[in-house]
Amino acid sequence: MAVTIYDIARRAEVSIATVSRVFNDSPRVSDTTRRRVQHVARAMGYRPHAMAQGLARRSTNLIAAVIPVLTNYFYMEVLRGMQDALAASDVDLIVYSAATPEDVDGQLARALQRGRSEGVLVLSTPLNEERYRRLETARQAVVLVDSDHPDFDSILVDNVEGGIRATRHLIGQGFERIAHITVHPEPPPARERRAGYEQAIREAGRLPIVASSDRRPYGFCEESGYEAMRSLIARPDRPDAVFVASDVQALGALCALQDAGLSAPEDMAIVGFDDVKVSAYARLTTLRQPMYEMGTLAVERLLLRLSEPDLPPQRFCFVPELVCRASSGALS
Amino acid sequence: MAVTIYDIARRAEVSIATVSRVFNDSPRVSDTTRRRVQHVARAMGYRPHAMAQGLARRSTNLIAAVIPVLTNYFYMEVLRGMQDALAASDVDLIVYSAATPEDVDGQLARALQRGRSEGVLVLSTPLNEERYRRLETARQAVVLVDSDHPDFDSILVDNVEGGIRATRHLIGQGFERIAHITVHPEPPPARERRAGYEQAIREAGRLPIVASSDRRPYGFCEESGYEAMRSLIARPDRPDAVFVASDVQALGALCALQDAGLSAPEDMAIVGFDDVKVSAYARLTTLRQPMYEMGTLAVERLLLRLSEPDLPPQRFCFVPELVCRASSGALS
DNA sequence: CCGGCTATTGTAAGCGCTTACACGCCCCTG
DNA sequence: CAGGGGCGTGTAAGCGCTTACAATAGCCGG
Repeated sequence: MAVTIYDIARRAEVSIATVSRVFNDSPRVSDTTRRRVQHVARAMGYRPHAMAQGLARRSTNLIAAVIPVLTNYFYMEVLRGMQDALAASDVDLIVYSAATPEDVDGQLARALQRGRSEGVLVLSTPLNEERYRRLETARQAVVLVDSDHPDFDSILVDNVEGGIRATRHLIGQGFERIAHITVHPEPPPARERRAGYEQAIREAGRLPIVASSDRRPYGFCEESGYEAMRSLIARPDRPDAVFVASDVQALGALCALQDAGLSAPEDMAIVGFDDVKVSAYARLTTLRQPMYEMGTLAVERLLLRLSEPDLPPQRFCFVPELVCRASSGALS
Repeated sequence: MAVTIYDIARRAEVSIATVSRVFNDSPRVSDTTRRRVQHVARAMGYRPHAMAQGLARRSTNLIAAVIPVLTNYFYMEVLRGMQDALAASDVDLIVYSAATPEDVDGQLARALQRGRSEGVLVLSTPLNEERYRRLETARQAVVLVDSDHPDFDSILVDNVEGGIRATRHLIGQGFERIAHITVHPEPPPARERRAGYEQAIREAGRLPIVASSDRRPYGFCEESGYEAMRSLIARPDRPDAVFVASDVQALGALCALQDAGLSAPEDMAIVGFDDVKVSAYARLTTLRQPMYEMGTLAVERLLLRLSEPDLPPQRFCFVPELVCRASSGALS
């Protein structure tokens, strides 16, 4: 059996209350006693029992993150931000990751059902009625990342604006037929990016050209970009530039170009979205989402909400920034 | 306040013991009572209090994973395997990720100190004396991934064999001056891969050429591969092939080649190590580590060890497999 | 020298749950 | 018809910790 405060109390010849006070930094302990207890505790290798503390304090010091498709670089980076924001606090993070977007409900249920955590970070999960109710009744603090809802704190990126900027950049570079590659099951962020694209294209008096590839369950992947690009290449009126809904797709698209004996930006310029790490090495022009910052902000907000539950829900919106690289012809 | 078994007991007119039995699937409850309790519980939205359960059962149903450099694709994939292996059980996973390799000790301490988890998965963390003692005294089940120690379960890849295979492949492709790119703070896996390279090179009666780039704190990154490749390119006796210690470095190396107006495999063939997702799209020949499987196995082993603590420590070793792509000239 | 104040410590009542044990009750056997 | 054995249920004692409250001791001024 592990060492408990009873063991320490006995050895240090004090009561368990005093031992507890020492570990809770209560001022109501004399210095000599404090030192004695600390000494004994160290000698015995005492480690507070998190469950017992949680029960007595009525707080678990645990939060959860529900993440779809863990291997997407975007989530990793967000997760890294979360972890770093948590480093200073003594709150730990349970990660629930869905194998597929459909599984997200299972993981959400799991995270909430357990009743382990006091708060939950929900990533890229648009709230339908059922999810909303689930979150509402769970009585946990909630922060939404990459999706939003008026009743919860939300942290997002202005995808429409991103789409506009990407498209305007290509227009400004002098490209004529600018296409867009989206994903087939089209989640809100993709829809918004497309909306931005279409708006900018129309403003320029042109017609949108949209391609995608049905890639269930999860479209933000290399394969999907590869296939969509192939379909664009095959068109009689082949575009000379394309704005792709995400960097990983753009990487697949670049690969498709190469396989077709074409290259970017000469034969087709490419702009992605996300700015994942490898994009710099693929020379991919893209719109940077502050993934890491979104993660830290999400955690900070959640921690704040834990201490002040009555905070009105707030919406934090980052604006994605254009990162110019060779793939759009911006740099020779 | 949340609903407790007392509330349910009162409403269902039974004792708390019976309520508890219902939720623990004890056979010693009559069907009618069981149904009544379940009905009441559902109506009241009861959710067992994980901390209280943990305390009473003396088990937390939590395990921890200590991960250095979360954003490395390798860990992502391992983590995904872990999550999937956990999906069926009702054990949850706390993730502690280090911002830098040095920080790993802090996270390890944190994971063990908390005393929340009953077991810990330690990734890519060679055990020195201090870490060993820490793990030993923590009385937690331990599984090491990508490092090993005779006293703990270990899951690894035969890096030496991987290095040999990579090198022999390049030799078999007919390349003459085959170099190796390693990382500067050289962790055991990198050392082993280099050892495999050197062994295969010597067997072929040639001299090793090793390059690296000091990239603290963490060498497995694009930058490090980029810089090392530049140094190779600059050599008077420029190699015609290179085995790179990891895929991400290899991607950086490919980029350096390109920037120098060279290309793979014509000017220099490249073989990586890992087989991360984008490698397929970079046409990178590599040695595949079964990352996902390593993750699932690690969790399975940890869960097994939780139920049978006296299992002798075991060492699981995968053999990396060559995946041929264009970068080594294997496919035109 | 006493009442009262402060500083320190102890006592004990939870936190919400599990579970050993006890208790009735019913049915069966001898 | 007594005694034994199941079965279903209740009682109560923890699990290891926090914390309100009580208690004690030492100190002060009056």
